Amino acid sequence: MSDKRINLSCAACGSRGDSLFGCLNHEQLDDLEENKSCIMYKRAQTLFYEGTRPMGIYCVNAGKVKVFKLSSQGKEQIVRIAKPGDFLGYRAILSEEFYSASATVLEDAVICFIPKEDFLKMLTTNSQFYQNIIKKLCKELGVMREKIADMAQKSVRERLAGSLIMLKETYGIDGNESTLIDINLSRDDLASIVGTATETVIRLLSDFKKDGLISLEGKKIKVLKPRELAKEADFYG
Amino acid sequence: MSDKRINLSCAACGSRGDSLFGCLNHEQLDDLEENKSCIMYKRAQTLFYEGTRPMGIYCVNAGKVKVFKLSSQGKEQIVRIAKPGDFLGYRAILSEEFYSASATVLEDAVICFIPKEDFLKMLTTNSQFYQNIIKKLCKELGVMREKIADMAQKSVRERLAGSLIMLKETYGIDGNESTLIDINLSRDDLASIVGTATETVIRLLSDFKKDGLISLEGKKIKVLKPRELAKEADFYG
DNA sequence: CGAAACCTTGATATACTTCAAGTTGAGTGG
DNA sequence: CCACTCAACTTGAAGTATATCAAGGTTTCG
Repeated sequence: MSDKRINLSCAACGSRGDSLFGCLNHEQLDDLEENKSCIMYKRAQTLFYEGTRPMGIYCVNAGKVKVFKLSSQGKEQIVRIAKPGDFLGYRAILSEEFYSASATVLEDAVICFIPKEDFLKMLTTNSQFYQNIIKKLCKELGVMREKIADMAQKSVRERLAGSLIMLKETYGIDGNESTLIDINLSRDDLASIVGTATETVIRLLSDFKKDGLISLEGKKIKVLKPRELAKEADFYG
Repeated sequence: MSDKRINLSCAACGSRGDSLFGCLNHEQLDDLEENKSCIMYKRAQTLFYEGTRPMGIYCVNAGKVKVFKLSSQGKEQIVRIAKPGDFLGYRAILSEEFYSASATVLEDAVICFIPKEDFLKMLTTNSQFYQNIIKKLCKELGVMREKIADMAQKSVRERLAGSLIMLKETYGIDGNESTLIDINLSRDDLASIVGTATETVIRLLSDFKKDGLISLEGKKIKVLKPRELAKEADFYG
């Protein structure tokens, strides 16, 4: 593990700007450095497991991480995908609970770990930080509600279309007349974002392709007609 | 509306103890009184509508309120049921968004309204209050994740069993060898908690009844065998 | 008392899951 | 660098849980 350790200063971190740490001053950033450790992770490595005790927060500098819960039959349900600038594990710290989900690296990543105590100290010394976190939590809660309603009321087809739109917004790389969804997701992963069986995802993707809404480049997906895809997702009604 | 106005002091409020306001001192409670208004609501009255701008927070003193989102086809999805001591609308205030859901009274209620400004002032003057809110938000987020995973991975039968257990925990009145779920929920409401069709709820309830897990007293439900019901909900795996 | 809202049961339709088998692709070691 | 292997992907066929539609019964409330 020690060879995977690298040095990264928060002050110079390109991901800090739009992160929760955006409001910290020099002194506070220095405090963070003290006990921080930055580590490189390969795809498929797991940061933490559901049900274990959180020791600190993870700060994604590079790469992508899936956050998921396991059902009793061992099926994954992805609840979130973290990208550079995102934090992992602060929910469990702040609610003083065990992790409610597991986190596994999707694409090779650089992730910093900040011990619980340092993170909590930051809270008491910076009220702007408090506000940032509360706002973030409230927004996330709104998104979760949306998701619950979608799960209950939309068909798998609509949810898949919606997930593709969402992935496009976040990971899309615009090209000629199309947008590549640039994230290393297996069909299994996609199925567990949508909440369905892998085979169903594959069948629906080939439907969308047949209708000219998307194209498939290897396992990656290109969105050709975002507006029509959004219509499939029932974004209008 | 003016005849429905009543006087209630926060200091003497029986619901305050376990609420977010539990940590406020006398002075702060007095501040709250100033612009507070307490109103009686009848069943089916709506407190606020999804998509509108929040003007303050609602504090439930008595009664029950359902919080729900509407699909494009006008179908309800209940995301939460608020009971005495619960707050409504603070999520939208804190995230500075419009309401993400609507709130309608299920059982005749007494609800106090506190203007946004007073609520926010409370935040800046009491850091314990901050902590309470953050903790509450984080716990709620954990519950929401659980719900999303359930929606994706469990059958309607399992979800209904789970919802009955949950309702029993919160609204149960213990009797001889059984627990009455004491809340005025229509079959429609129950269906929109579970996320299914009304007819399906009715059929599954009669299944559970046939199996001796529950009994039906009018539209109210008595739980006879909570452990077996929990097994139906796949709480063990 | 009458109308409206709610509840219940039955019959039918279908979206989705599951199981099975074959194909492709990525990574590894000889 | 090729071949081997295992995992991921894909297609097909069959089964099922649940939605939808329809119609009759019951409660509630003005």
